[in-house]
Amino acid sequence: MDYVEQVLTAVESIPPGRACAYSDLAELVGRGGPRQVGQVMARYGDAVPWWRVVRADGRPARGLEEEALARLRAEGTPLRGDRVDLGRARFTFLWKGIERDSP
DNA sequence: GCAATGACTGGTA
DNA sequence: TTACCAGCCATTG
Repeated sequence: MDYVEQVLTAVESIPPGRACAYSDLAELVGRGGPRQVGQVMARYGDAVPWWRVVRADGRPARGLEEEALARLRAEGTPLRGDRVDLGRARFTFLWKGIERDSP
């Protein structure tokens, strides 16, 4: 399974009204770091709910803040001003449907 | 094969 | 609260 595919699958599994940080996804796929996740999103993000992926401080991706905020509001994601309230919105990946490279 | 590039992070000021 | 900085690592040229 490609790194890209892992990241995209992870993003797709974030439920509406929730969000998570790049670092969370990076840890989940168990490979690379937040920046690698960002690279994947920059290339293939348009195929997944990218607005549910935000920075660790709760701010959406660079240059897409307005777009992301609008979508997040529409989904009822907990926001605190112009940032996602990760304290409440953070999605804890308890999933069992995703394969990891090495447990 | 090496150097540059990021939709980033966490610490410190 | 924001600003700056060193570290990060798969992908790209």
